[in-house]
Amino acid sequence: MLTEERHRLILDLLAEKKVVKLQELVEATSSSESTIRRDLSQLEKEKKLRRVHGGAALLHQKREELSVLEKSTKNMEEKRLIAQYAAQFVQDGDCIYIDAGTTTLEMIPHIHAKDIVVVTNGVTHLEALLEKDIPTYLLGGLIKKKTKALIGRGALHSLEHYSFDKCFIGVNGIHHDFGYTTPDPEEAMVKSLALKLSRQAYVLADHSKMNESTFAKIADLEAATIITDELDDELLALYEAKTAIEVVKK
Amino acid sequence: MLTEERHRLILDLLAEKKVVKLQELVEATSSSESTIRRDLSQLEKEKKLRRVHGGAALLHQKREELSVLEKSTKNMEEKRLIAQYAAQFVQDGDCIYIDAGTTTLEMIPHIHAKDIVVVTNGVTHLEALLEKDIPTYLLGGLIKKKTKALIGRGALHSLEHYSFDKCFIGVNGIHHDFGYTTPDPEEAMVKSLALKLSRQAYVLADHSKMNESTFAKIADLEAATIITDELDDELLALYEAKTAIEVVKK
DNA sequence: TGTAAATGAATGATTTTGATTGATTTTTGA
DNA sequence: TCAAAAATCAATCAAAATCATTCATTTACA
Repeated sequence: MLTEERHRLILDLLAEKKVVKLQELVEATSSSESTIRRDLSQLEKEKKLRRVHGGAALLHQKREELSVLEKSTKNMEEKRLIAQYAAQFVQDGDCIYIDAGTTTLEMIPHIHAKDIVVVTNGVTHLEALLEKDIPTYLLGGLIKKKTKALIGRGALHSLEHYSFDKCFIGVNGIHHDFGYTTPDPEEAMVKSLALKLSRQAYVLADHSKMNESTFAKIADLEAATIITDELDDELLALYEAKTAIEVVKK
Repeated sequence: MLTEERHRLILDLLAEKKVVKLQELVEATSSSESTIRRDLSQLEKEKKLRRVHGGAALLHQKREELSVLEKSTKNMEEKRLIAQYAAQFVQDGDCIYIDAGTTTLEMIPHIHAKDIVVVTNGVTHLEALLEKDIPTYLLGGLIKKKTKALIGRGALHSLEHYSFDKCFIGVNGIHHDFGYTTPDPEEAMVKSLALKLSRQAYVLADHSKMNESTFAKIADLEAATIITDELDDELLALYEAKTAIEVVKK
């Protein structure tokens, strides 16, 4: 039996069973233990499978790639400062939209306004919001597994029934020419619509997002006030020509 | 049996039952007590489960000691049985609605159908659904703090955009004259609309709900198939005259 | 035919396993 | 409530299974 044949057979068996014993493979291929071991070593090096004691297993997806938990350790302090600053803009009686994301999530504990109503597409925000006894509306729609954000047609439909005093949006890129951007077009549409439905809009982004642009455009710079944590004077002037910008001092 | 296989099996069993006894695992895997203990130690270190005296439990489960293992499983046993039975009705390719509530939540780990899509108004269901990689849509609307269910105008609006092969509804009362009832009128409206939008409807309720009625009516008995855990023959005949009823055997 | 690659058997090292021990925790029953 | 009994536990150890490595032999192919 050819090496390539064996490799194919091994991977097929693995795909079917998720775990295979070395002895099973010896039988299935009528080759020696040594050969199978060599095969497994090679296939492991090629990242086609994962060796385990006694055989091999599928290399199942490394759970949460950049899940909320992992992300939350990144630039956390800056994000907290930005969030705290943004929370000031919420005033008594406001009806606001809070976008899904780690920065906007940080806002919630810092909101002290009374009698507000919050609408959000971030399932992760719920716990913090209910903890503070804030009446909360969730958008409908498809749940994005990685970020637990609500997106898609359903989210847009739900949004259409509301309008807001203020909205707070997280973005992945702020760029003088390309405006506000985020990687997922579905999310971009939700953010974009929320902006349109708000009397006043705020975009939250730490300095790593400045002068960056990603795939899907949300809106032009003019559409919102930027809140960020750090910006040299040259860039500040550039952006100030287009829209209001708040730089949080450390 | 390979270590990998055992670990998978242990976690699967745990996901279904929430608590497992060490002896059950010994039987299920046909390995020795020592081996299972080692497995549990390792899985605990990996934060995949929590060891309790006599076995293991899910992580996010409330802190309750071994007594949980005996008693809590007893209290929840009926609901779990009903849920497990109901989960059988979900078939490959189905698009289903799962109502908020503890009994319906129990269904999720027992669903084995492929390529299904789930719509729900229960925020608590999300974790279990995403864990199983089931594409999930959430209704919009107001969050009810106590139960984390989505209700109100927004929820009804969201629902209108869907239709289902099957729906699984929890109720607080089933009564020959008053039909299906639940205490909160807002929730009743959501349940009622979900029923109307389904080709086939199932109502899940343990025996304590039989012959009871509460404030808000959801629908007449005819509107759904009842799944319950215990019913004397006299009552069974009474209900069978009106609708299909499945009694789960212990 | 000659050469390089692949194979299989043998070696000793490493890992996993199940049984046993005595310690600890929980349950039982007075 | 308490103490004895039962169940469960962690730790240890030897046997079994699996491992990486080496080396002689076979196979593939120019």
